[in-house]
Amino acid sequence: MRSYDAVDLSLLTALAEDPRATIAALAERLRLSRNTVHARLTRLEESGAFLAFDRRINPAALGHPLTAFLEVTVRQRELPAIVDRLAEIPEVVQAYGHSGAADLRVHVVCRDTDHLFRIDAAILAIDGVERTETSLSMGELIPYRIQPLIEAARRNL
Amino acid sequence: MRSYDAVDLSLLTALAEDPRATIAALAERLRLSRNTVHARLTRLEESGAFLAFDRRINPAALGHPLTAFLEVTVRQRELPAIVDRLAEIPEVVQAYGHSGAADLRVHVVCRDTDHLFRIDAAILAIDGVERTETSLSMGELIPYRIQPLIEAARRNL
DNA sequence: GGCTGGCTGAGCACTCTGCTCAACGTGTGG
DNA sequence: CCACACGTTGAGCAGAGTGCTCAGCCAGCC
Repeated sequence: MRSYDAVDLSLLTALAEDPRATIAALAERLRLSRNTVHARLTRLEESGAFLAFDRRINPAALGHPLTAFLEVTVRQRELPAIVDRLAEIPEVVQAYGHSGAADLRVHVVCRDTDHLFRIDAAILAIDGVERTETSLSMGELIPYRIQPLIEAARRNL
Repeated sequence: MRSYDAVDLSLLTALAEDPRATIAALAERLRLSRNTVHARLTRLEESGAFLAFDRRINPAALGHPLTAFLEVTVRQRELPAIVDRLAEIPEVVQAYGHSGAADLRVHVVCRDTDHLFRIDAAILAIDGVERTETSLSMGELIPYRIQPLIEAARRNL
């Protein structure tokens, strides 16, 4: 993956500030030509700078304001089948393979604690799942942010 | 927060498929009038349906391909000051308050395991941090997705 | 010096936007 | 049943934006 230069980083920052900014607006703001902005955006998209739009959709807006993480211990040989079953649960929004004591970290969203309880039970009911350890998120103390990384990258140019 | 109807959900899905789609294109695709799409998008934005664009920026593209989670135990009276210090570390992309044994869950991104080690050390050096338990993410087995929730919401209309 | 890649401004045909407007349909309350 | 409010629609308009091509320029490289 090629590294990004100052133009790339400025584009990312400008988009963070106005995700639906037009190419013309970005060009004006960054004092570049339209063609450059267009070409650079295309390259950023093609190089995988942008993750899926799903990440910007607020689960709370869909009626699932609670976030919880489950560390799931499984029979490892059955991991692929377990992941398939987890993927069938809509409230499971993400799952990572894990290096710690548990085998999986599962990120779920839910309506309330009763709902979480039922999702937990559904996960525990999956064949091969041995145990789960659930922790409820009590609020985003540092909201997700990438700009400090971009600033750091800019300083290291 | 008002609940969303079929039009809202369709818009979210259409945007997930093409985040930079124009209002005209969305209107054509969803068979709505431009004015309706414009009004609905405005309402979605105003109602908090969209989270920050930072979430779409790929840390790997910025040279930080590794993701790790730290469960951090702290002296609780010093939590606010600790959060301030954590926010000064660019590689800390998110931090949650926690309901489990630890007090904080910190999401960090890093270049490699050496880098992670140094970030862990920087966090442990913060006054009031008692211990951390770090686990390295070994890959996104279920990539972040919200569409199943949207489909479930659509079925429950 | 020649070549390549990237950036630029100009130009053009086409598309899009923001807004207003009148009309229509639906739901609600009296 | 009627009045009202709300939401959606298509039309219209002026202005903005886009995708693409083109020629020129500059910097870096061989």
